[in-house]
Amino acid sequence: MKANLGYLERNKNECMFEVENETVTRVIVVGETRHLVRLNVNEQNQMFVRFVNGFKTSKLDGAKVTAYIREWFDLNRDLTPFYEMANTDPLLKGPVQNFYGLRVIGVPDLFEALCWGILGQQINLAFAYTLKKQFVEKYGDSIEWSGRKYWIFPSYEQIAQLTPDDLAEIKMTRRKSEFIIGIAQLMASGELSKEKLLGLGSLKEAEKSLIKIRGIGPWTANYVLMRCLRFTSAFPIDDVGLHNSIKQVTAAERKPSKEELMAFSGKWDPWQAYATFYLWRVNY
DNA sequence: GACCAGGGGTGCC
DNA sequence: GGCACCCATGGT
Repeated sequence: MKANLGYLERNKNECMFEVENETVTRVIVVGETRHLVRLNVNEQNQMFVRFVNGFKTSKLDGAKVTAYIREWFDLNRDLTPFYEMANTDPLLKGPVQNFYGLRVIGVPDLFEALCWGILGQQINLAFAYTLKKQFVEKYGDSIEWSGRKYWIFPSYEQIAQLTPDDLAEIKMTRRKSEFIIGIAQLMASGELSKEKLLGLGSLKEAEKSLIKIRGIGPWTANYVLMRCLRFTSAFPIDDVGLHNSIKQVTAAERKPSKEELMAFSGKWDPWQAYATFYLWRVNY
C-alpha cells in the first residue's frame, strides 16, 4: 500500500484529497451522504479506514464506503498475471520492482474522470491541477474539519446549467468549457452514465461510444476507460507522458513511434493500463 | 522568448 | 482515413 500512497502524494496541488504523514483524508459520497474518512497503512501494510468524528455512519454506509475505497485502489484485482508478464518485460521490469504493489488508482466518478481528462488535454500537468482546483473551488461543495476544507467534485447537474462564459473566469479555454458543459448535459439527461458504458460489455464498444462525444478523442476515452471504467487493457497510446517514460526507460534518442507503441501494446495485452500506470510513475 | 504540454475539432483532399 | 492547421495558456 505504500506505493499507492506514494502515488497520491506526488502532486501538492491535488484538491480532491490530502495526504499528510502517510494519511489520506477525503470526502467520499455514497448516495446522498457525505463521509469524511482518513486512510492509513500499518507496519503489516494493511490499510485502515477511519470515519472522522462528527461524520458517523450506519453499517450500510460503512460497507458502501469500503466498496468505494476498494474500487478507488482497485483492491479486488489479482495482479499476479500482470507481474508474471512484467517481470519478463525489459521496459516494465524496473518500474514493477521500484513501485511494487502500486495499482491503477481510479477516479470512480465518471464526470470527474471525464473532466480531468479534458482539463489535461494539451497542457502541462501542473497547470491541469491548477485548473481543476479553480473549477472545484468555484463550483464544488466542501466539508470543513479541523480548520481545513475537503472538497466534493462539482455535480454534472450544476455544470449542465452553465454557459462557457461562466467558465472563462477560471482560465479554462472556451473549447474546454464547451466540452465539459456538453458532457455534463449528456449525463444530466441520463444519456451518458458509467452503468451504460459498462453495460456495452466490451472495451471497444465503450471506446466507440465515448469517442462519439464532442471533446472526447482516443486519448481521453482510453484514459477514462482505464481510470474510471477499469479496463486493464485500455491504452492511451497518444499519451505524451507515456512516450517520455518509454524514451527514458529504453534510453532511446527519440520518442517511440506509433508502430513501436502498437508492438508494446500487443506484448502487454491485456494489461496495457497497468503497464502505462507503472511507466507514468517513472516520471510523475 | 522559444518550446512544450498526460489532445481534439475542423476542413480539406 | 490521413493530414495540416488551429486552439489558447501556463511551466520551464
